[in-house]
Amino acid sequence: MSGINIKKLALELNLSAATVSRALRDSYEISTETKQKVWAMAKKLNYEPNPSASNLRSQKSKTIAVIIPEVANNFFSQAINGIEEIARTRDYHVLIYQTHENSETEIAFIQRLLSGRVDGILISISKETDDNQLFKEIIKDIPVIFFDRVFKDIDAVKITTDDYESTYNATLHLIDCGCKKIAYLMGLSNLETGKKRIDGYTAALNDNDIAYKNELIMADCTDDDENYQQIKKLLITEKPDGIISSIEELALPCYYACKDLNLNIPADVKIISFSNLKTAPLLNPSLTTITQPAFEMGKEAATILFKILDKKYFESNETLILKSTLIKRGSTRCE
Amino acid sequence: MSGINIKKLALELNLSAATVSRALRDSYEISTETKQKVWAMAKKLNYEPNPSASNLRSQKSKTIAVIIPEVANNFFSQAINGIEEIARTRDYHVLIYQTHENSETEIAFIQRLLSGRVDGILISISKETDDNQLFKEIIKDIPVIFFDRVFKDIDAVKITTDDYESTYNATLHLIDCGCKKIAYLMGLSNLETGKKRIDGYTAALNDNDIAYKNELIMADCTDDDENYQQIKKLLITEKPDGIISSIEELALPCYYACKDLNLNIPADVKIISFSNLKTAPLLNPSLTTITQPAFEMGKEAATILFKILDKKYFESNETLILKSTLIKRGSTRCE
DNA sequence: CTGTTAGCGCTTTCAA
DNA sequence: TTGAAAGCGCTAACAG
Repeated sequence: MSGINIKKLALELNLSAATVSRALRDSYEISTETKQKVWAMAKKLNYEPNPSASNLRSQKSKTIAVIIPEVANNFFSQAINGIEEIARTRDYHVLIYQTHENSETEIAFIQRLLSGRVDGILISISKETDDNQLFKEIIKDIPVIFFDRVFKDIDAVKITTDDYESTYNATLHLIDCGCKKIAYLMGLSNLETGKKRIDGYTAALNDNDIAYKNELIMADCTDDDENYQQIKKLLITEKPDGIISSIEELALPCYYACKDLNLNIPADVKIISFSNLKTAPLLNPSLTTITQPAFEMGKEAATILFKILDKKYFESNETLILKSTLIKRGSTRCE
Repeated sequence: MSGINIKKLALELNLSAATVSRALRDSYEISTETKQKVWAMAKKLNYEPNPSASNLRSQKSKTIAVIIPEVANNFFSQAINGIEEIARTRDYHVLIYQTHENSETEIAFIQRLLSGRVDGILISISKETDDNQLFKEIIKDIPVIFFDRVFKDIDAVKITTDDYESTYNATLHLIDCGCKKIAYLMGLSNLETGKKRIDGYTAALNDNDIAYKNELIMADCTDDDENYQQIKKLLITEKPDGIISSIEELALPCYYACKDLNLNIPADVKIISFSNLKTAPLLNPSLTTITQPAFEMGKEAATILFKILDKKYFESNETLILKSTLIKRGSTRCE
């Protein structure tokens, strides 16, 4: 707010505000000569158009919102990175809202955004959220793209990773390594994401005629110590030789539980966890991870949103699925 | 943008727009009865005030900007978490901008923000940035708070961690563990942050009459492989028995370099790294970390910014310093 | 306590 | 090719 507005700029140039406005937007109606002058003066005076005024008039905000459970999460922070990268190329601004997995917070944010503050919304729903009724209303008013954590039945663009296949392959990997008793730590049980993942696990067991199956459903994963206790109990009573952790947050308590029971990883029990931790190779013992393309997903989601805003998106709203990578490390390897 | 504005709301209520506006802002001039009616109708019609109009009129945006090098970074994502948490309590919106350590990008963002889009800025400067001239101009126009990576000479609120003390103590810890040849991996060499950290290292060596000193200055840390090569060379030629890594990004290449040289950590070489990795206990071999209070710093920075916006900040602009924690783990322990 | 009116800074007809 | 004027939706001064 350097105090300089379009009127002053016009005055300085002996032109009308209308002409200056048009020149700044490179309108065909303005002579090249005038444009040059306007641009030069705008630069000289450090003129920046007032976004409120401009937005009010044009009914566009040049802003998008990202609603996610947590920023301080390897997956989501990488996704934001991708989103911001695309937004920048379009001179768009990115608003961030964290739900902390709370459905009410989520709803409150969305309600507030239905005021023209943003041109579109990218959202990964909280794990508490099971009712999509509100969302079905919202998408009539504003473009919304769901990424990673999406609703099953909603007519909007949805981007996920191959939750079923990646878990299937991870389970297969453990089977190939000789595991007979593979347990599954289930997070996000309320969401499609969580359901698809466990389906992959179950299917892989079935396809390989493995009868043993054990699903530890972690309804609320926020309490590390509680997670640790539960996993420890599982280890004691079930003595699994393989574990699949469907969310990164459970890898640490799982590791501790093994350690405290003097279980050798991976000799006694092999662990695979979903994880987008960049320094995962540092993990001990060598942990095989299912790594999601978070950055790419952010880019993809933003790109599609901009296509919609440009009215250049003509695909049907089928779910777009990106591939995760099973990163095998250290002695979990069995090739 | 549900199409409903204050005029329609007023019409519906047989009141003037002004009265409705006042009622919505809970003005003392309006009767309780009228307020009730207005609130009820606003709720019924899902009225959300148009922020552009409101901002334009009031010259406030209810939005703050956060400018940081990277979102996908343990420290910064935790800081954003803290910022967002405070902003939410104030019904403020948070815009995120990533500089990717590029000074030009940083300047471009700031220029664009000088238009009333935001009421204040929280910034952690890029490691490329050495000229604070622009910033000295900026802070005259808009409240700016510098956090973590700050300028030395600028009359604004600055929040950092105890870079000197934490590195001093870390070095001391290695000395206590019996290290004689402690090397230092220096990142952020351009910034005060980087300089303070290395000063702590040097001082600890001096205070303990240790002559050996080796600083590997990593000007550009973006290339993991390059880092790896340099550290490996250091290990071969210098054979340090202790390493302090001044930034988290160097911990992994350092670990790899040791591993490839068949060096046992911590028996042959002990490593301490700055790191805000939440799953750090999983690290192998047990890595002692200097962990910064990122979340608290975000909260603190936002809180002070709001005090300034409320014109309730009366302290002088001295640097506020938060304490980092040296988290000792596993066999690096020497107590 | 409520209404009328003007205007925030910009864009966009419409007219010249 | 440019200018005059209206108005986006809201708030605040002023009037009653």
